[in-house]
Amino acid sequence: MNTREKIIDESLTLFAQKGYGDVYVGQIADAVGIKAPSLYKHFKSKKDIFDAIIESINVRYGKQAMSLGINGNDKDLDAGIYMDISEDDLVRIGTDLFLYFLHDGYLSRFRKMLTLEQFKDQGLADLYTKQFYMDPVEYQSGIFDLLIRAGKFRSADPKMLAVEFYAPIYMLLTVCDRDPGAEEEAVRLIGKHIRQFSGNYGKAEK
Amino acid sequence: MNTREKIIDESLTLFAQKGYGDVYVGQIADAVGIKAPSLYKHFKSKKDIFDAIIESINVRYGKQAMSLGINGNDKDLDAGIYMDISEDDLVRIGTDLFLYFLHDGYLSRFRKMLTLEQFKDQGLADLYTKQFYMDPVEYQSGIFDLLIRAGKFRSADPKMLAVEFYAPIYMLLTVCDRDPGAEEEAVRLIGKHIRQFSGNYGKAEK
DNA sequence: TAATTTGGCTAATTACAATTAGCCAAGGAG
DNA sequence: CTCCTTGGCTAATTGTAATTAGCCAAATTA
Repeated sequence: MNTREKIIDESLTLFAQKGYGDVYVGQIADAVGIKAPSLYKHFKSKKDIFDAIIESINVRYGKQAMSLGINGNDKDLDAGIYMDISEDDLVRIGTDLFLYFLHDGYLSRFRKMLTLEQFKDQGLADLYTKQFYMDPVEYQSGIFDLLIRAGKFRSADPKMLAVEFYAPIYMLLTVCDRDPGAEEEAVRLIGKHIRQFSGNYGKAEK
Repeated sequence: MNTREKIIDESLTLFAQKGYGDVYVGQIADAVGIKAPSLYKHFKSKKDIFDAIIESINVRYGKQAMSLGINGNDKDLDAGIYMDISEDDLVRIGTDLFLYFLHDGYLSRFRKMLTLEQFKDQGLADLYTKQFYMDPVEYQSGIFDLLIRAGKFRSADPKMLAVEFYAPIYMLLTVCDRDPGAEEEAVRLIGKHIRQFSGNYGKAEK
């Protein structure tokens, strides 16, 4: 990790904790291990560092669903995976996804930072909504739509199903962001939720 | 509304938009219609204004569930209301509650402000979690518990039910906070969600 | 190897925001 | 009617944070 990357990384950590306005360039410099003026050899202003962080999300974007064994971007491709999945597998996938979102160093800091900056300008608000509402709900809507068509799921509005499935996971994520101690209980609730969801909407042979 | 109250009111508006750190006492003074130094006749510091806002939540607290015809604090008292309620009534109550949370001038500003400050100190994090997670979920758990015991609801973990019921409402609330244009779709989804929920867990005669 | 770029530093500079000092007018209380 | 409190004002003051200036050494390149 070169200095520029280190600056981005440490800034993200600080912005996630205190918010952009309450972080001083001196603190960033301290964290990186250089003096404040040296920052300006890499970025032309504090705002410029912030913008670089925002830009970096696009780089990582798409890698998110990764190691969990799903594609995350191509519903048609992923649908096959869910077509004949067991309830236990579903719980495992949901829980892993939750824990990944919660603990991934980059993603969790990014989420917190965006949380703190979301009302500062509409672009950031839109980014937050896209990342943590639109994209997940759209993705899952597609999956549920296919499962319904395939007769694996009871008939229902796929988007509503996606909201019902995802909202508890999202809400508990924000709870754990504020209080890491709530994680155990959150995992328990998510497990129960997914089993219940699967029982409510999945058809018999599951 | 006297000057002190006006200061609190305008500060809340500004803090909700920009966050504490990005609001200057001069801006508060402008909004109130006085000069910055005059603020110090009413509060001993900027932080003091913030603290006064936080304190004011306790004053309003308890009035929240108000006009909606439910008590909001005493589950046993409210449970009777839900005991023989129709699905349509449930949708109406849920939607009204959502719209009240979304549009109430004080509550929505307070929620946004707390959103922006939640990671600054653990006390604020706890307050947020209490207000927007613990209290609603606990209240609804109590209701569902009673409905299950009364045989009106299928047997299930009441807390999980509460999370499943409340999480979509909470999530859509945060979406609408960022994008008021999403309200119509949110109301639609919440209506469908509540009907579905009622169908999933409510017993026949409903 | 000489020239140039890179990235660090210290020491200003600039800007501005929070707060204090001290003055003053209005209005209620004795 | 005078005193005193209240709440406003203008003009400092203080503190601090972002940024710029200008120096320098190491590394890179021609």
